Amino acid sequence: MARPAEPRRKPGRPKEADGTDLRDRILDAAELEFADHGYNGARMRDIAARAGVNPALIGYYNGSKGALYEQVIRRKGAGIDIARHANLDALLAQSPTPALRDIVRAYLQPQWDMKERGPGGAAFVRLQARLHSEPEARALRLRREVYDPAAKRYIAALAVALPHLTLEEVSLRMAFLVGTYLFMLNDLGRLGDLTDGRVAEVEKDALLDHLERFLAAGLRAD
Amino acid sequence: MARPAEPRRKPGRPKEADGTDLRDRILDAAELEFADHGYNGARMRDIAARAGVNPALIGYYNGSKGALYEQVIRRKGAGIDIARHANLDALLAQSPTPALRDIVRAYLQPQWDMKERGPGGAAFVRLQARLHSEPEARALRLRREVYDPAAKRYIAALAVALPHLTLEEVSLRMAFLVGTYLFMLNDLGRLGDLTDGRVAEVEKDALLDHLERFLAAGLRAD
DNA sequence: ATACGAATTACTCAGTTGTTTAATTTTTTG
DNA sequence: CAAAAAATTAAACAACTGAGTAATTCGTAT
Repeated sequence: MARPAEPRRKPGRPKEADGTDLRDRILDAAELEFADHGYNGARMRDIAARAGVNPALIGYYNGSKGALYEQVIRRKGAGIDIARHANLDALLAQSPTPALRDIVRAYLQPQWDMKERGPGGAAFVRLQARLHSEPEARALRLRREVYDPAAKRYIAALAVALPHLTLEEVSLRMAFLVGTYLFMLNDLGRLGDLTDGRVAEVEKDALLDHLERFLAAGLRAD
Repeated sequence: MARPAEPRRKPGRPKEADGTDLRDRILDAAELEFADHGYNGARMRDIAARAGVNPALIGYYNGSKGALYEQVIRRKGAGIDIARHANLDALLAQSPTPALRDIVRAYLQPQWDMKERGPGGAAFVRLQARLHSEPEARALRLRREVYDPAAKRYIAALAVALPHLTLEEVSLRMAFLVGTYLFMLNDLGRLGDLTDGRVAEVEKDALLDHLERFLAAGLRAD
């Protein structure tokens, strides 16, 4: 009965001998479950089962389902946001007018790295794609909070590299860019269907290269 | 008790005096509900309430929730597929080697028209965006069934217009195209967030024009 | 050891889900 | 008009949902 009203999130020391905090293990499991079934399709019991944990422990460590979802999104979303800011900073440090292609790469690279970083990273990419097609209020708020700040800086950088476009046009094309890479990252495994497996042959590094060429040319159009 | 085991879908004549078949009214309501909340988030009771009918009538006319979902997707998906085929046929009738921009327009136009055709059309566009980010087996199968046939024809047409690209590259860029327009159609209303409302000022016709220029340039890249 | 608080468990709870049933009304048919 | 079929309704079903509770175990500092 002595459970704290707001169960403490980070107790004095890690509770697990192997160093994996139970709270993080639950977040990992939730990430997979949310990615596979979406917010509404995910079951708290299944998340607990994936984490190998008693269902009540989710509430104990991570709060309600909604709170759990937000933690999952913010955890890796923040990493992507930081990397994007850092990449752009590095670019602007070299030159006040970076090349278009470099700006595009700076924005895409963090997502790409995450996708390569094991099944958890791939799951988060799928989760993001879902997040961007859900009109619910929570998804909308999270998107704005996590992704908009970096996006605005990149729009400004693109506007410098594309002086023939108005700011409205640059903003619009930035949205095109986001749609393209999200769709591709999410759909990569299934792209083969449309092409009878031909795309699968292309190597992953070459794939990012293709995407960058496509986007750079599109951004530069007219 | 004399209800048919397989309730007949289209009885002799329309049951409603005003001509609106009850089965279609349920499909309309389901379309809105699925678009707003996704498959898992949609509630059969809410669909019934939207249609103004008894919940049991959904099962009577349209079967289970899964069957209802497939009917919603197929109903308008088939229309888009037909329009895309017809547009491409018309183009190829004029010239065996249509201009790139015309191919792009032929593919996008049906979606655009649907979006403009009232709230039901806009809802279906949102529904499609969701369909393309759901990894569940049903969504995957529906996507292939409804959208792949036309896409394959357009890939072939694009390959002719882009002789400097391999077929694998054309297939990949076609996937980029799909991602871009789906994301934009779905996100249009919310695009303003990213741009402080600047995009909203752009008129809708001009928007399709921008998208076509972006995509045509991207497809032509290198 | 013992006492104390945190960690974990099994269990319960009220509400909701999709679906079905049996009864009733409406429509069509003979 | 009467009988049969179809359409519609209210109610109930069993399964599942997220969340909460009280009890128990565990680790540690006294």
